[in-house]
Amino acid sequence: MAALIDMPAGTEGPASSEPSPSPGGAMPGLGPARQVNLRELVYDQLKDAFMVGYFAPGDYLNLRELAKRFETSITPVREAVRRLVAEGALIDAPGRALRVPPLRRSRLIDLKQARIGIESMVTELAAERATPQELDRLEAILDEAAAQRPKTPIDELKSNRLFHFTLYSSAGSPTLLRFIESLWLQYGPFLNLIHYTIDPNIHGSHKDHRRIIAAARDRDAAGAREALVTDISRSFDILDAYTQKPD
Amino acid sequence: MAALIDMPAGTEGPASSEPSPSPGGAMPGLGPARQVNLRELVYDQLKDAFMVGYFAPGDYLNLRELAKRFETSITPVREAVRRLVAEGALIDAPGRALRVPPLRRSRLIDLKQARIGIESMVTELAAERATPQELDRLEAILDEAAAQRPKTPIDELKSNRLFHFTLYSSAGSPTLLRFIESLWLQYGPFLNLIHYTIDPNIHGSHKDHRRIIAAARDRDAAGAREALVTDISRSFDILDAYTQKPD
DNA sequence: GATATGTTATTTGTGATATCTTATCTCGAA
DNA sequence: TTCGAGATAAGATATCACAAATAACATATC
Repeated sequence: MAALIDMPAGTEGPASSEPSPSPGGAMPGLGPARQVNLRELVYDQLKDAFMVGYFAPGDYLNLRELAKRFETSITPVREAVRRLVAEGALIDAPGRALRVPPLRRSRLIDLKQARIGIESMVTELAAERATPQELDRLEAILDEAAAQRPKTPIDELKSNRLFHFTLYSSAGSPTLLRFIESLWLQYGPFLNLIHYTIDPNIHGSHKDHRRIIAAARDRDAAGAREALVTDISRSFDILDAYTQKPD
Repeated sequence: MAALIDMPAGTEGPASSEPSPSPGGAMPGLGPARQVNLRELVYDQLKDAFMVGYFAPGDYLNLRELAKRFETSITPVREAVRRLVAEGALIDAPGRALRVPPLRRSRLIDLKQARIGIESMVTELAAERATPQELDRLEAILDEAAAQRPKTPIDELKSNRLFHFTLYSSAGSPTLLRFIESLWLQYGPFLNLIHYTIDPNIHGSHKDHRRIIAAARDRDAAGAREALVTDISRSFDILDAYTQKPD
């Protein structure tokens, strides 16, 4: 297994985003200080690693090694990993091994079909339901991404992800949103193959995103869907060049 | 938590379906004796329990109690339960509790929408791709169910499930199939509410199933989709009467 | 001498158990 | 009636023990 990008565990305490109380003050705006557990911490970091293509298709994972990295026992790692298996991001390979699903063309096609099917459905819902404020927010995300400089491929990935999931949130379907998360998680390792590749189609992607917003403002669900399908198809076309082997 | 229907663990040994070798003989037809683990055993039983509506919305689960029932330590139970959480069949409730998602109308609507969206998509694929043999198999499942007597509500559920998943398998999309499994798992607890209710619409359901097969034989994807939507809508209509409380 | 085969050592996931932390409940004092 | 300390219960984590798989090594056979 390759070295992780950055998964230092244990540095961020629980409830680290809580504002510190003003001693003697009126203790303004304190929220619930919910406790997060190691399982979630480990899972979140692994999820992020998958989403940015840190792992490559076919990679093997090792519980004890991960536990060492996260500086926990293997128990939380095991549970995080089992969850990833449940979500399809990892598979149980022969010999009790844990493996990132290897690259197979049939799988790529299946994922593409599923992404188009579900995400276009959710995009239609979002186009019908998104409030003007939500659409403004989407616009702002694109503006911000366009202004960002210098922009790494990871930055590109992250703002792309932010745009899509903000859009999908407007559809108001937690169930479908969960499935889309799973799809992106499964899609992540393919990104590893095209990392550091300057993507000449990025600008087309931006145009598709603008088209989605414009269509949504017109409540043109079909138009939004069409733009999204174009967007997704583009990202798979790039991968297609890398998957010559049949099956 | 209510008493489980039947989850005796530990009675079936691994590789129990293997034929015993003839000593001194030619050792005919030995297959791989792969080992299943407790986690999967526990998960499978819990999944079945969910699918037949054994648990009710809002039920609380207890790891130690489950472990006692399955006659294992809590470790396999914990992992099986975590998987169910990942699949949306259980949620983490306040106070570290594990809970079957309580009945909320908004959730029912969301699930219905997701089921119709995904299952109709997969039905179209199946209608386009199913081989004549697969369609015959579907027909046989319906015939067998019709002949079965006496038929309990559980029998009804199981043959219904068999029909649908056999159909969906013909679509050839493991990714979408997984999502449908998750949807049925989430849907299961609602069945608990209508158990022992004689469902007057069952016969309509059979008609829809026949219509799906007929449409598939004609490669009429739209027709198959339509019949499926009718089928799913029917099952949710029954639940609708039970969910008067808003949100 | 090369290859096949049995044996041992090591790795790694799985399962069981002990301990820890936290949430909830209970009961008594103010 | 309210509040809080202690008790209790339950999930979370760490650790230990185990079994299966693989690899490394040795031995036998041709």
